[in-house]
Amino acid sequence: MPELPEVETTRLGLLPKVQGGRISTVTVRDRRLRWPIPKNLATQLSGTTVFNIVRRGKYLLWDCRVANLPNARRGYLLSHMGMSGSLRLINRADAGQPPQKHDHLDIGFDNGVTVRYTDPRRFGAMLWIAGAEPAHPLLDRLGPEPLSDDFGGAYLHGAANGRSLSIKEFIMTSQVVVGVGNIYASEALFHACIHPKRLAGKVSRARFDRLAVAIKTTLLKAIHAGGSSLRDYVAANGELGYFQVNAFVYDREGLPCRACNGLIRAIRQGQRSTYFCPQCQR
DNA sequence: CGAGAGTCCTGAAGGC
DNA sequence: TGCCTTCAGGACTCTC
Repeated sequence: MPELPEVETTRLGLLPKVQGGRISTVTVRDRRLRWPIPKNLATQLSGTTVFNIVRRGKYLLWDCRVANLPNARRGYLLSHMGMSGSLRLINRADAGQPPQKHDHLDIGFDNGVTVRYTDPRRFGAMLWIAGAEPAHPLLDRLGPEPLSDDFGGAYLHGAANGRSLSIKEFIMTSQVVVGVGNIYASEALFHACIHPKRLAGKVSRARFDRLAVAIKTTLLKAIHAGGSSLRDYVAANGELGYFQVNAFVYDREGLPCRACNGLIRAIRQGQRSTYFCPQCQR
């Protein structure tokens, strides 16, 4: 279940192995993802060199060019891992093994590296953006990156003006800020001591300052935890990240709060589970 | 425009 | 043991 830290960890794990690499083979086994994998994806990718992979929210943009010339063929692979997707490196030996049920896409490089996309629930995406600019409707209305300097209490306070949805749903809206999923939303609100049902438009500037810091800190901690297990990620299964991070509230209904010993509660907000400490969060 | 519900999908977990 | 139902998740898309 990749959230922003898992996507960033994936990017950091892939980049050293594929940057500068030339794509030689693209194997599509099942086009059915969130949107179908375009029929021309293999043709477009084949023969290109991956110059870079950048992250925007939970999307990865693979900068693919045939040559470093102004008018050379160029485009971007736009990938998203949905909730059950993983991109992982497999070696030559494993690439020869029969693919598993949900191994939908392989990208093979000249240097022997293969990147395999696996996604049991098929909520992910693999799309092609032609041209020199990574422009796509899916990216048009995204809010700021939570780890950028653009993102802080002042921004959140302004964006929340007049909004009547809950603070938890507010920070999970990608037009407000990208990359804050269900788990980290609960965790960040706990660290900022804000009750998840409080209305976004009624949260004070001072509390938004604390919330912005909590979001940044929570995400950075998870990225660092993921980074520490990059070796495992490269080696095998691609599962890492917040599983190794001790949650303070998420999935801890009925367990004692790590701060006050009170009991963690679970509620539903917008068809999503929310966990919080009624004593610590007001 | 905003808010809220519906939707895609599979596998795990729980009930009987 | 083996159905059946429910739930989980990201985030787009539809309805009001």
